[in-house]
Amino acid sequence: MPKKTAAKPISLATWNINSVRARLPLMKAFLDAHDPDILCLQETKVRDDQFPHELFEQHGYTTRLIRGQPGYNGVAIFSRLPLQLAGKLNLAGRDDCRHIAATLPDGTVLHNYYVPAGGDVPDVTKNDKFAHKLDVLAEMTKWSAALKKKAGREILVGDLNIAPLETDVWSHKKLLDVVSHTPIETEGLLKMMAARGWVDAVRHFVPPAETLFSWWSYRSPDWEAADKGRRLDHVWVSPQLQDSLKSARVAKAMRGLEKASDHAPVIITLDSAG
DNA sequence: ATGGTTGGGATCCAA
Repeated sequence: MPKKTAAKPISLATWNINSVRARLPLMKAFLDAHDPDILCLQETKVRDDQFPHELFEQHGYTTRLIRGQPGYNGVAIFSRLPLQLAGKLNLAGRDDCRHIAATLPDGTVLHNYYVPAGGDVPDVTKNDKFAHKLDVLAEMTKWSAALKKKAGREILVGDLNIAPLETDVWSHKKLLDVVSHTPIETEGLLKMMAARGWVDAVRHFVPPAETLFSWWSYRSPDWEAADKGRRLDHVWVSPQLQDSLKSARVAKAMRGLEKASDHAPVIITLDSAG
């Protein structure tokens, strides 16, 4: 009997790039350093016919799935494994470019989301953007419950614009009234996780007692010293994939380079998802 | 209590 050799784990990154056209040198630095097999982007802020895809092709990505609009939003998936487009959901009745999905070679479906930030005021009667965010959250919860019945293999990544745990923000108490960490959002996100049994792939490796951030505001002159961050970017896997998880990390160094995005990439590795 | 920064595409909006 030939010995089974362990396949090399697949690496998967998610990154809110905050305009892909404004970040090409940053993107090149990231690809040179980390070279993920699959790369999911949010806030590309570019129409599909203007997407600067040459850099990604030069780095060996043969799959390019993009969904953009002028100025705002926009999601994309690049891969060196062959992926098939699996859908583009319109969230909360809008055709905003906030979701795109792909099927991996082994049938796992990868969902890339950009959840609305929700504006500044956490009150649905005063802020339509917050109401919209909660609508999207409720819809994703229903969608997650429907997925549970199918019991397939799925990965959900993206900028969910919610930091669910107390250790996902620099000050739990100070941020209880701040959009991204209000109880209605954090409890809503945990309900969404429970609806599918989503496993937080990053907290699988980084204990919930440890603080961990993926976003630091531009409005802080010394973001690193102040370290007033939040963990807004997530990678979740369906329960069947939990035992395949190999590692997870935030590539914080990318936040410190010239012309950085305000988000850092989140990278996981897992066995045999492709 | 307030303002701080960034990108896109118009002279302001979204984050």
